[in-house]
Amino acid sequence: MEQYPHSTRLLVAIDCIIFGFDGEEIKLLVIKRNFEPERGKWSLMGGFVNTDEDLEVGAERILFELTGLNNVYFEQLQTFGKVNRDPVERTISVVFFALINIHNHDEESVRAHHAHWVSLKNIPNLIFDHQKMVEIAIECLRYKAALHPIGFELLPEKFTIPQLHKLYEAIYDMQLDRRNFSRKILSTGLLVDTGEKNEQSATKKAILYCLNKEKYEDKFHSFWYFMPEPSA
Amino acid sequence: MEQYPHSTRLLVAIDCIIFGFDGEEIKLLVIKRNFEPERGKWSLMGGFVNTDEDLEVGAERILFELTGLNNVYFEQLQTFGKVNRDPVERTISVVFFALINIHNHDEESVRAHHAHWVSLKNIPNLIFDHQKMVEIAIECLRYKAALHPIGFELLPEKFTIPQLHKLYEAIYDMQLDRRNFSRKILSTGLLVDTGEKNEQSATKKAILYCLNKEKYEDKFHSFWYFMPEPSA
DNA sequence: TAATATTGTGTCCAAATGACACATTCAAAA
DNA sequence: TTTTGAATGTGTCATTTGGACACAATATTA
Repeated sequence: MEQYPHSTRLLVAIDCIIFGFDGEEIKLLVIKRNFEPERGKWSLMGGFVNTDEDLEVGAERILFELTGLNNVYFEQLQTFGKVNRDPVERTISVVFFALINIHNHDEESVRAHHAHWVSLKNIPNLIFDHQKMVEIAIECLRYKAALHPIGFELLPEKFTIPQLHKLYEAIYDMQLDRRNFSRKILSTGLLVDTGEKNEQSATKKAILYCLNKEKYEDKFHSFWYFMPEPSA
Repeated sequence: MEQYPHSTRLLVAIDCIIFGFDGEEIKLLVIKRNFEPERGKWSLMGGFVNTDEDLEVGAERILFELTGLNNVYFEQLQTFGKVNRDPVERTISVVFFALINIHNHDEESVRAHHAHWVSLKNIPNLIFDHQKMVEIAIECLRYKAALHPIGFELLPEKFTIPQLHKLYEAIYDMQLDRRNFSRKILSTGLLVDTGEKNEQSATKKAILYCLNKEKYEDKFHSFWYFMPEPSA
């Protein structure tokens, strides 16, 4: 089967960065490795690419294995290929990052993998170059969330503006004026008032919104700031 | 040496998307393959990753091989891994995109590789999934150029505002008001008047600017639009 | 009923943006 | 030498957006 004879074949892995939002802060799902090398240490969820499997399919498989979820938002982040990143054997790692609703995952399989949600402000030491991967993923999340409405992937289908506000404050780790934020979000036309209110609240109940699917699709790929809007 | 016994090793290639700007439009550097498969067809410049070589080093090697240039701006774009993307044998391709000053490359080695600069509006059929790679690279260029001052990588060290203006019009394939553009660019403080003028011009000679290196480094990573500037 | 925390909406002013006009500079034609 | 035309530099003006901040409405609990 080897038809490019003079080239070396390498191990190709997939690692997944999984973000969730618990209402207060962004969390990262990490596992405790139960295999060598580095057994017992913290790590990202990963696996090797199967021979007959596209990269994205592999990522879906691995995401499903840990969270029990299909159809979650994910995208390719970057590929890590330093020669000695895996001390056992040279391994290229294609890294994906996923955004999930933290309350939807399958607790069973999370327990089975000894996985834990950790705060971004308190990430344990991770094996290999996984620390760097997470750093880059956070940067990417901030980057994309500023330009595209991906934040919603971290919230339940119905959500309030205060929830959204806390989410963005968590993503950027900074305070955002509540009133200006509200005005800006509403002006996008992405939010639809469901007529319901958040009954959980102990004080004034906030309006529950859902996404305007159409505008969401539209805006997803065109959220420029530098270039003038393609108005006409 | 194979210490993860049950996993398959795959070929890992690197492909390079090389953009240049000829003063009128953005061009892509493609080669005519002189090896099988698909000999004689148009393709991106690429190669296989060497066993002892980081991905970025491999990209630099391949960029140098074709252009004779070192220290050019490049970054990882994405990794393509569809099972059948290479009909000969499954090959993962890590794609990089580079921005170079079109007048600086080594004409010798470009000729030796049967390489040509083609207009983005007239890209020939490319092998495998290279077409898709280019599409994504153009999107990425537009994305990044809107947020970070990377356009300058395509221009000579000294350049005029009209040149810059034409560059951005070319990147986005749209008309931009000359006067508003000028105001906006100048307001960034990135441009330094060299005191010289463009002697080439047949009409009024435009001021030659160069980059303010310090501000360039600063602004490079912080060009947000959604989030308020970290003012204090 | 009052106190408290949270949520929704608005105002104000400064800064940025899009649309557009005019004066200046240079080479080549008249 | 003067005129012409194309390209360049700078400015104006009305509108929109953005940041800072105030106040009223809602719901629970004391």
